[in-house]
Amino acid sequence: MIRLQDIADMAGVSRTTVSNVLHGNTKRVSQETVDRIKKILEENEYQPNIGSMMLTGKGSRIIGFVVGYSYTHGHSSIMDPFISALLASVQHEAENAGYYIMIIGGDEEKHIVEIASRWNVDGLIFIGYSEARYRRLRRKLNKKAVLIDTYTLQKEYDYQNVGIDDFGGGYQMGEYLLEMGYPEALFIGEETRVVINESVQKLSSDKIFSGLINEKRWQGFRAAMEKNGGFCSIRRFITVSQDTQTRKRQYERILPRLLDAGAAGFGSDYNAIEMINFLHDQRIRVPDQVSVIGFDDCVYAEYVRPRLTTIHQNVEEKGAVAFDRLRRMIEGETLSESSIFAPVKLIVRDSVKRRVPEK
Amino acid sequence: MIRLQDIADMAGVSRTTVSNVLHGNTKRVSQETVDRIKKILEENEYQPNIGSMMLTGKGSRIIGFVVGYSYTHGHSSIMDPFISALLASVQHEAENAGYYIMIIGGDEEKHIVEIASRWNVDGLIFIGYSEARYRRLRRKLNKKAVLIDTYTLQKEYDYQNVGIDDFGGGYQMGEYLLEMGYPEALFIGEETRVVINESVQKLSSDKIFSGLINEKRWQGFRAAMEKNGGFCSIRRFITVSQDTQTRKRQYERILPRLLDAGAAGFGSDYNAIEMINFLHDQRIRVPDQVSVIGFDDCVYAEYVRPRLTTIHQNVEEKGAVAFDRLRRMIEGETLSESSIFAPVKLIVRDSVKRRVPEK
DNA sequence: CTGAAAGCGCTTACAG
DNA sequence: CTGAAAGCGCTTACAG
Repeated sequence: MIRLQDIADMAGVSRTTVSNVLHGNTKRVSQETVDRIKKILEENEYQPNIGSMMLTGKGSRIIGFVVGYSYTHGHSSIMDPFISALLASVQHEAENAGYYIMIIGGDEEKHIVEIASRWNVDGLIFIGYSEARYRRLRRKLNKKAVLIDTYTLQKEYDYQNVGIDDFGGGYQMGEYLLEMGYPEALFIGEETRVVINESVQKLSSDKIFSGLINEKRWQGFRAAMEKNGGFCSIRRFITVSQDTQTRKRQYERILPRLLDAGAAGFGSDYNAIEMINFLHDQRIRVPDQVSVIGFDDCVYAEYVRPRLTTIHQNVEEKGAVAFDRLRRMIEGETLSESSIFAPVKLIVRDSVKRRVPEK
Repeated sequence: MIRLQDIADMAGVSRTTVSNVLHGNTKRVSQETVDRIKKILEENEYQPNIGSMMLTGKGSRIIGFVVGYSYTHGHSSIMDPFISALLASVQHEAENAGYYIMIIGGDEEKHIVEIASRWNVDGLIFIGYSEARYRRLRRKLNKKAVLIDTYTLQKEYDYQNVGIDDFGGGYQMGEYLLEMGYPEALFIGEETRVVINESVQKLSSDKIFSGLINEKRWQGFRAAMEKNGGFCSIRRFITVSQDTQTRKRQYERILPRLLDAGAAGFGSDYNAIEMINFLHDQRIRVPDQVSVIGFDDCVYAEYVRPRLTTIHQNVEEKGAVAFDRLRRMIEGETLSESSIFAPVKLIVRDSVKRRVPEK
């Protein structure tokens, strides 16, 4: 490993001078020296020792990737295709920009604060965090941050939100179902509860992550259903449990209504596919008897039969945008908007079928 | 952040003494002092500054998680359910043991060496690495390492292999198909080529990762097929391309043989499910016309219809074992075996049906 | 325009 | 049994 001293020796100057050109304090160094040193730096692909960087408070080039709940749909959240796709994208971008990703299991706030300060991370990416939860953390933690899919109420310039147009997605979903002949379609979303240690209660007053997202999607859905003077009762918004067993029982209970309505939009592809499977097991044909539409367009949407009609969001780009904004904040830029919402679009596949009017 | 000096002040001793009890150089310190210091250390939850640790060469508590190929089945490998499950498990264990996971995109060897030495990682976990590739890396890199699913020919005690009983899994697969009435069943595996920069060729002489694994699985499959004096031609081992389009065309070409044989075992759940979908699109019913059996029992095996009969491996445990062994090596233990192979077992679901003898 | 020196938080050989 | 001091690789206020 080549040190600052080595570079200084080669250039015949002191460490100070090399360090100065390294940090752009170049006004006090002759142009000639600057050029010479820069050349040597490049030739030797000089990389400062990380331990030293951390010790001198110059950052660490570590980005903490914080996952706000350990389990989704009963599996570790890193296995969630949405989160792993995001991680893959962020990791890819970070690597190209000379940053490094450290995964932080984010269930205990104390834990996150500890890791972030111990490692002196340059910034954090939060996924699945409510704003309230983040703000609580924020008090103890002074770091640049990007929240993914968290609706923020207050504008702040040291953190950012990167999300998608959930309302618009819900609207497209509703509009499409309406057009395909399902003015009574249901909207089914899974609740998200963040479990911190023993207590779920503590969070009950928070606007919960996915809860809020499904809320927005439902609002869009509803707006579309009502656009031609129709009425869409709140009773058509069904929240199902996070627990797989309970959820299955809920599906059973919903079934008659679903058959009646003929179609349902879902808050996620996961639940949509789960419903397709459930119906399959009940010998109910999708889309002949029931039409289903998902949300997210995860990898598996094309991988099931019937192929899932769904609202597409570009996860890869989301990860790239999140990282890019974080990097710019770390490097001292002041970003103009505090939130960005990427557009989404309907992808028509095979899980929705035009309703044939009954005779 | 509380420093060594602070602890020393509280205890009324020098940093040296605190450091000595911290590292167990306790013979030269009075028992009384040791106890007092330990108590203070605990009360204050003292954690050494990482920058300092790195600078003094005492390790970093970073484990590099190296993924040997950037893409599997056309997606970033972090999105592969097998790899993300592994990552989730390793991350979980590491966090509990006070280690931290840094993801390293492992396509360029130079890159890995650079990151590993720059961060002074304590150890590395390699997934999807051929032994030859690893050994090449090894020359430039003196780190403890665990290889996952890499068959090693030479015994060495500074790295370990954690794998599963691929042969046994193939055997169970073959045995089951035989018993269900398919003595002519095919075995279909996807080739794995690791692309480093431009050149695929360079690696052609290596025993490629998944190639070797499928080889073992096939050997088990074949052994089962031949157990009662039967004959299983090598022609029944079909290798399909890594490219999705090409693979689809290959499926089309294989189709007549498959219908004839009535069943196929696959090297992975991914390909098995893909085939089920392919058959579905051809209006061929699984398992009525063709039986299919997968390998790995990934999350989606239960999530498709028909539910996939497959060979189960415990990925979570694999991750835990891999981390545990690495940790023990890092902490100076000498492990007795250089490889361990976890058992696998057949999980019967709905994708294989007993063949009805023709009349 | 350039460099000597102090300091970041830790470890360790060595002196007392 | 305990501590002063040098050193790891870097940065930065300051002196020249």
